[in-house]
Amino acid sequence: MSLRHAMLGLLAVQPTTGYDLTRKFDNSLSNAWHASHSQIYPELGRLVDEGMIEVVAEGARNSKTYALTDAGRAELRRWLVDVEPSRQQRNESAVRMFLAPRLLEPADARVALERDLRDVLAQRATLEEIRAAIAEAGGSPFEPAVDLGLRMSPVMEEWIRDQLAALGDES
Amino acid sequence: MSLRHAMLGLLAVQPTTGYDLTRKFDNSLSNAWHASHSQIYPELGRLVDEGMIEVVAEGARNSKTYALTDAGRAELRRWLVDVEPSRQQRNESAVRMFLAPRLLEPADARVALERDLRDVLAQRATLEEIRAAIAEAGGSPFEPAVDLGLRMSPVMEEWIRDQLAALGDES
DNA sequence: GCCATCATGTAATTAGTTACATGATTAG
DNA sequence: CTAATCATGTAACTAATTACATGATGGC
Repeated sequence: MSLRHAMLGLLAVQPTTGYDLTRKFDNSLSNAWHASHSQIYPELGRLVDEGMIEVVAEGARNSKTYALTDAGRAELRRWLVDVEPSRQQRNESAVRMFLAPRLLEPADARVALERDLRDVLAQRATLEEIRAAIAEAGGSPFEPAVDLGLRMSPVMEEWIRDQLAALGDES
Repeated sequence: MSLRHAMLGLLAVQPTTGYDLTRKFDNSLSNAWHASHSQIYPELGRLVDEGMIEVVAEGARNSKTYALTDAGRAELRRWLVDVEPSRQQRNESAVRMFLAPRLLEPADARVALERDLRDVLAQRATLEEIRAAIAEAGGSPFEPAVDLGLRMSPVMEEWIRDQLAALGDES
């Protein structure tokens, strides 16, 4: 269950509301883990019940700011240091990128790969915006996650371009 | 639901048993999607019910070989060409790799990152073995998925080494 | 006053994991 | 003859998605 530990990690960096957690999963953490608000709010409730986090402030619009407790910090450290990581991943884009050139006629494959390429470039642009925003705000501990995504992006781009080139050779 | 389309994709390349599908998810497809046999067998049943695949041979040890039907091929093409891809991904290693250097004391962070590094190198070795086995067997359509993983691996390695170097600077 | 966005939640369904269970075949 | 691997399945549980639902605040 990485959701819980990703949440603990985000809250360890800085006390945050459920709403802001949701945005962080969508922005700086988008390369690593996806989670929607309907998963985040119930998990916040469970973490409170288990004493891992607590409400440290209530603000406008019924917002609640959560922070780690000592138990939460201990659990997070335990997970990072003691637990064997699982290498499993799920990446729908990768499935598509590898099936399209194998299975489709060249014309269809080109359509699919060009869309994948646009996607990769769009995502890179998004990450660069996020990085710029972070830099303007004086840097933040989330920058490295964005950086990792930005390093992966050219590899994906090159891979897709190679597949497109191989299609061209066949026609 | 990418599981279903990944399975259709694998069966489109070559008729296969449930057991062999499971191994392909563990080997050539390990960078893209994870699925265990307890998910694969029920899904095979559903795909048969829906007319997407059919049993084309029964072999030793009660094994059943499945192949795509025309409906299955159409569904696969539809998914690859017409459906907007979802960029969501879940990668536990990435979560750990980005939290460890931000949140742990340098000594703990070094332990966690060095384990991540060993993992990356071990996975690369596995992928290289798979690629060698495929090459020996005269090539296969699954080689590109392995190739994509092998291209990503050095980026991960460099990222971890940079994090370790940054830790060193602080101490 | 109203629209966009902030902000939080729940219900129903589907996807995925872990554990249990069993039998066939082959190599040594 | 027995241990490893091939091969398939189900049951109970947990995680995640999709859809529904509601209210607060600020800017125009």
